[in-house]
Amino acid sequence: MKKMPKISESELEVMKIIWELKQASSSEIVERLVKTTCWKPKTIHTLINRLVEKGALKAEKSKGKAYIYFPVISEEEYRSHASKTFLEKVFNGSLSLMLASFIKEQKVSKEEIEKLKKLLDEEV
Amino acid sequence: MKKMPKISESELEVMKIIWELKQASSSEIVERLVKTTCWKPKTIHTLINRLVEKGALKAEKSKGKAYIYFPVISEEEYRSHASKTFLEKVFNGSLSLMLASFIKEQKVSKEEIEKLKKLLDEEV
DNA sequence: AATGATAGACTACAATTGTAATATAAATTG
DNA sequence: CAATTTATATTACAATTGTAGTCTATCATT
Repeated sequence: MKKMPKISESELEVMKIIWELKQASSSEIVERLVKTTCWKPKTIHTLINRLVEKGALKAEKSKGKAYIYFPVISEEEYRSHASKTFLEKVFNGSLSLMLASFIKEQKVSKEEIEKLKKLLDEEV
Repeated sequence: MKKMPKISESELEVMKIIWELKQASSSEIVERLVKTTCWKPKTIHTLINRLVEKGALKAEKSKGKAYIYFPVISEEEYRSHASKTFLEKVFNGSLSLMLASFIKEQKVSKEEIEKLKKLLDEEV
């Protein structure tokens, strides 16, 4: 398995756009993010570049100077890695401990409980 | 609800000791952590102090110079907050999405599935 | 009481992150 | 083609984090 680059919170917002679009030019990324955040375009460019340096994105030249950016790691890979790391760090790796905590805090809705049950029942 | 100080990964290791012991002197903390990490005592003191500054620990003078440190936020509060933040950030707040990801990646053992089911069944 | 170990206060310094500005080069437009 | 816009590259700078060292006061020990 390729090793997971460490992606910061702000950088993650950039990744989310590119995961959604599959690929994106920097102007598309900027266009989206200036709507949903208060970042300046330059800030977004910095984030994009850091992601390229970290190996989370690859840049392919399209026409002339402009690049198209592609994800090197998929959202699934990211989620899987992030979940594992989070659980280890906070709940000694135990998903049940996490669920128990949620239930105790009444953070799980009736509907979500049903969804969770269904998911588990589909497992053998 | 008191607002949650941001606790870094290394700082979390210090918190874990104090949560476990309920309260601890810095020498107790150092004693434990030098065994499980490669940190120097000074490093551990820095972490303790940052946690006090951040309001995650409070220091009460015991005898003379030495302090006893107490958690200001409980492990449950921390876990609850951290889980919520993590889920928002990575799974749009959805626990089911996270569970689905785990199941797809075969990261949940048979036993854990049983435990999870049991937890959910206890919920009406 | 002098001595040495230690706790706490203050300081240090590089890497990462958040947040951007400036400089340069290429594309677009009049 | 010159002027303007825009993408990329380079540089900036403060806050946080990881990782400690120094300085001073105190505690335990000879």
